Amino acid sequence: MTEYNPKQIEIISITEKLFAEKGFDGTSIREIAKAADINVAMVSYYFGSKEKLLDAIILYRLSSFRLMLENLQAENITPKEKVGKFVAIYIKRIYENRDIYQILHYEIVNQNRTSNFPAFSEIKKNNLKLLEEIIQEGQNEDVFKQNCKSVLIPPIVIGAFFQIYNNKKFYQELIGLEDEISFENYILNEFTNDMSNIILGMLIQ
Amino acid sequence: MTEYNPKQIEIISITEKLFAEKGFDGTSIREIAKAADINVAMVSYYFGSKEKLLDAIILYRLSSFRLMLENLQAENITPKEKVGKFVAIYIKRIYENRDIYQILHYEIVNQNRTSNFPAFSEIKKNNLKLLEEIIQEGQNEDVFKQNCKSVLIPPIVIGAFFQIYNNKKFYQELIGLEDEISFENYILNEFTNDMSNIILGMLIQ
DNA sequence: AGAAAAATTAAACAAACGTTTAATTTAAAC
DNA sequence: GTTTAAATTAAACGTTTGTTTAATTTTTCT
Repeated sequence: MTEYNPKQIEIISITEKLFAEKGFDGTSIREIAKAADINVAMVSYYFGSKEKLLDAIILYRLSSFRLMLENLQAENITPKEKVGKFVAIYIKRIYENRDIYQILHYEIVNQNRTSNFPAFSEIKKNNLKLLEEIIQEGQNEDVFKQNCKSVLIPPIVIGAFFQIYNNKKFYQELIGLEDEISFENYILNEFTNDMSNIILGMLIQ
Repeated sequence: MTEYNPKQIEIISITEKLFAEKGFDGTSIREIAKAADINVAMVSYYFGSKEKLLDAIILYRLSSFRLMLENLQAENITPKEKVGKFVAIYIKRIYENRDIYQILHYEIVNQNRTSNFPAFSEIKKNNLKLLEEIIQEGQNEDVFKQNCKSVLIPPIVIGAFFQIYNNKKFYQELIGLEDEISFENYILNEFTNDMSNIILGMLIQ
């Protein structure tokens, strides 16, 4: 595992934003250099190539992804509360890492790049496994339905979030959120709460 | 309103696929020319520029978008059945027009292009308005809850669909769908049915 | 302080890009 | 059948692209 120095991390962070906004193909190395206030040659010098910089971004962000949901299973709360917390933590994590999610989303759709993302699939599988354990628990206590579509829960939560986030202006107008802060508040409170209720509605008898 | 000749429509259709797969920036005019078996100059000749070709694609597809849901309101069925039909028609339309949805999604996220999409916002608003009329009807008959989050329904349906569609391989493995046909069947039947139930679960008392 | 390594720079590279030109072929009109 | 317009072509245009080079500056180490 390569460690990145502060200068590299700065380049990674700035490029992450640019790639999320404008896409990999829509962002030139000269734009990156300008935004990060470095010479164009520094990208090749530090990362080898533009594509390897993309790999570095993914690697750097994904490494901090693992342990966020793991404590949840151990907590001494009801399955219903666990599902609520799961959704809340999930949305918070997506929101905070929305740039890398955006990049990954596009790179998975877009077959131009050779990168494959087994690490990302692994994380998704683990999330789903944890969720199914919680649901199982609720089924054992007869508070959750026996046949519920757990597979649909992550795509519903992620999908709804990004539909709203990517059409921010449309929904800001629709819901009546003036600025960035009220939008963030909406996502982390009302939206999170609504999604919890919807998911619980799928599960509860 | 400009009319397109058969040759132009062929270019539009082929380019639509390429843009959806590889993105606007990831697709070169020379690739388009090769795929459509035309000279590179023909794109400029027929459409003016690559960006105007994108506009043409959007214009061409969106023009056939309007009347698909309009008959629904007039049908003599219960609000519950209407919501089920709404979801089914909605998913079918998204699935059949997934390429242009993919392009629009990316172009809305990506601020590189100057295009604004008031026509698209208009369609979304009309869809939501129709849905809210149906929900209102159900509320009047006391079968739907009074405070339900109708705004969340379209992003949930579209979002969940594209999460699954764009991670097709992951979900094909997870759900156990071998080929393209069984995936299509899953989307248009089981997935549609599940989403209907989830949405109805949000609404019903 | 002096040698070695790392970081940074401006300049150049070939390749690919979107677009235009001017010439030629095909189709339509009379 | 000739004229006029439309369609198609190969070649060239000037930019921009990602990357490399070679020289220079800065930092690190003894």
